Amino acid sequence: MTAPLHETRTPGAGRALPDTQQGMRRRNLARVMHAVSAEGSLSRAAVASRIGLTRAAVSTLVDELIRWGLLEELGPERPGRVGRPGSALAVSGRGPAGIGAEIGVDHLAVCAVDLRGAVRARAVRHSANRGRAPEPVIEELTGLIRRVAADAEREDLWPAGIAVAVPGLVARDGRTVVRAPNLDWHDTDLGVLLPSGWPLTVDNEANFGALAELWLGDGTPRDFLHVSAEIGIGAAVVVDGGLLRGTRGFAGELGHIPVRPDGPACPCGGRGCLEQYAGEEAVSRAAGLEPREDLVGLLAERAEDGDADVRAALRDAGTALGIALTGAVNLLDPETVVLGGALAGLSPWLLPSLETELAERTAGPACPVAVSTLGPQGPLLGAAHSVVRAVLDDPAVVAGRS
Amino acid sequence: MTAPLHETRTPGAGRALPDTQQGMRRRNLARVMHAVSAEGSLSRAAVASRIGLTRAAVSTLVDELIRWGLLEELGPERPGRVGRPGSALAVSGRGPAGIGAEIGVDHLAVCAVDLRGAVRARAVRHSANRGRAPEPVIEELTGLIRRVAADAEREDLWPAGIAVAVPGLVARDGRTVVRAPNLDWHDTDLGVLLPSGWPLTVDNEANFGALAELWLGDGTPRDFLHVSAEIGIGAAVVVDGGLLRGTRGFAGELGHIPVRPDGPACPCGGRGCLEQYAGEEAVSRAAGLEPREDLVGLLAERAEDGDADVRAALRDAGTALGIALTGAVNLLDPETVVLGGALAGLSPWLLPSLETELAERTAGPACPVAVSTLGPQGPLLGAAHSVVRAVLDDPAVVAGRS
DNA sequence: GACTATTCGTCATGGCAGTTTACAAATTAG
DNA sequence: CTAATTTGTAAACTGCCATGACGAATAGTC
Repeated sequence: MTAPLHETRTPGAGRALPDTQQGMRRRNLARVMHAVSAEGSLSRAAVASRIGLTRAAVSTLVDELIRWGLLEELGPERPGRVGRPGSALAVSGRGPAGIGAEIGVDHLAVCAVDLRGAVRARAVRHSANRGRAPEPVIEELTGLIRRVAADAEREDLWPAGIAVAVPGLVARDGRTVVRAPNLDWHDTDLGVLLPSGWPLTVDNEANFGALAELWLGDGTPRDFLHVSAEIGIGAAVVVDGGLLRGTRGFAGELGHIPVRPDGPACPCGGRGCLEQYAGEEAVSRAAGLEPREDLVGLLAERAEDGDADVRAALRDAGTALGIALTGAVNLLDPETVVLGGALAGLSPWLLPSLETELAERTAGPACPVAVSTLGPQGPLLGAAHSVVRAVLDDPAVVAGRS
Repeated sequence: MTAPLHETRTPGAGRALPDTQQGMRRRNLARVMHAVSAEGSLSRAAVASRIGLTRAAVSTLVDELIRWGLLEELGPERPGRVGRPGSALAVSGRGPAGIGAEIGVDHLAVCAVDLRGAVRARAVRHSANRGRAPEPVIEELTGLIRRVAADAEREDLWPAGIAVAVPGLVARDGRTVVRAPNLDWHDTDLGVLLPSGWPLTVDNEANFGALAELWLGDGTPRDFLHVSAEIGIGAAVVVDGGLLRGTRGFAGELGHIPVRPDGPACPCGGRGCLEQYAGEEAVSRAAGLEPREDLVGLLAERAEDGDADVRAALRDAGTALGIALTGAVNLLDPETVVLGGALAGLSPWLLPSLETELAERTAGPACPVAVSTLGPQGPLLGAAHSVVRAVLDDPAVVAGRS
């Protein structure tokens, strides 16, 4: 019961799953869930026309989903048009829930999201995790998880899985933290430390932030680049509505794109990496500040107050980001670039130089840059929603449960 | 009958195709074709175990495919093991064929590939196309296509579609050449110029070259970056066995990744783009040569002879490529980087500095760099094979024909 | 050489999934 | 009040794959 929740897209040709009638049924159950979930409330007939099946077929699918407690009947729709009004269906607000957890440098957070996408329980705790060993951190996090799970259960929800966002690189097994520089964790298998019994996924906070943007953002396209600098500068690449993870799961390492090939040496071995210009440490040094806990908040405050050094530091960081993003945009041709995480709060001072750089270096119309509306809570929401999406993607797996 | 041949991967959730029994049948027919095609020759029982269906189901699928002329029975297999020997099945060498065409700066080429992947007819013609208007070029190409099609028909093959590789950017409609600097074509819709009646796809030669590498390369992974400098420096990104095209179809524009942000101005509007260091013009100037027709051949020859200037020029180009690829590798985490097209022939002098640069700028083990074995004929083969793949991907579309 | 074990291809049967067709129920338009 | 329209459901139908059994063809064994 500890399988990876979110599988990558099915291979187009190679060794594919057998295509049997049961698989067909499962996919159609998922289509019904997605259709209802996307619209909030839909009649059987509307679902049928939306997913291309007949009303009769949808009826049997819906019956099953109602029996499983995943859909519920809201009663007759308000009849706006001629004809018998349909019976509104909605995703159930009880039953399976997604537990999202976040390990930050100075905090831990957990929340529970129901199938409708609503946050139903949450817990946040300040916690100085920089350089702390994994075991006590996970122990503390487990306490929060159990509390949130208990709160959720009081609302007729049961956890369908846990997804944990961490500030570091995660292997493709979805459990092992390969490298988290700000925590000083290396090759740590969180699967053995976290409570078992629930399906578990661990992923980079940038990835979860991007998924949140994809699923919850207003008008976010299916192809975009999500940049989020928490400590290092991470990015997530979303292609056709799915995350691009890379062979080892390390895709999106924007922070080590060369910006000035002869620039200052970087711990990664290179010279002039983006992180040397736009990383937290570089920016704080350029701004004449000591690195401290809520540096981003301080930077925003000082910039707001008109501190010239801080503004110059952010402007230069924006320029460096623009150079690196020019390369990324040339390579990927995304529909937009989204600034998320801590960068969202600093965007007023980063954006001008960033956009200038991007526009000047692009032949045609430049790729638009948007600012995330979710900001710093993206990763936590994305994590919780990833569990919910897994249920919507294959409702049959939770059929047995209440 | 002029639909895009190669559709992008099916959306994971959004607006998906209905999942009906006919669709299931079609997918299973495709699975059988792919299984047989991948192994060259396979018995019904082997196919069944490979794709996860029962022998009985495979039998009916195979019967149908044989009736359509897409598979043929080779007779009993050589019995190596105990038990009744199976009856070997193979993809038919007659029936549908893929027509690939290539528009180069100084040549035109067309070939026909049967379902087995064998080249069955071809035609090449030297042709100075630089700056020539589209109409006469396409007219000339159409002549070659008709000749190859006639040759193919004499071998019991009929064209199932045409795929054209062009040295430029192609819109996502798969017909319009947005920009081909070396031909000086802009926004040219080849769909109206090429012979109608056959399904048509137009794509960048770098993309087709990458697909050829993917389908025909020996041990090529499903995630890689294919770099091919013909005139500009293009790249194709292959993710999970599929091309990453980008929103507008412009993905892979490696040539305009900033290498030195304050470097020489580039026509694209930027400064210090890769093309300013590793492009054909830049390299020829650095090597002290005049740009001429077969510049690549000349460069290789001189380098072979030990010309110091040429070798230095290529070494510097390799360094610039290494810097740009460091960014790309950080962003995409591919399994390998493949040097294709003209770069393959120059690799002995490019690779050392390229790999050094890549290794020094990478923290862990550097991404391996391979050299394409297909070299300059990749795009043409990839184009023809893309048509063949389309037939294997959905055999039902050619059911009616002989 | 006969016998057994094994594997292959096929056939008949059955279960399952969505479609087709028909119909009652519920609403709007006239 | 009647006609038109739309919804949801039930019954019959078609299509697809699974199951189980069988003959056919091979290798190994006595």
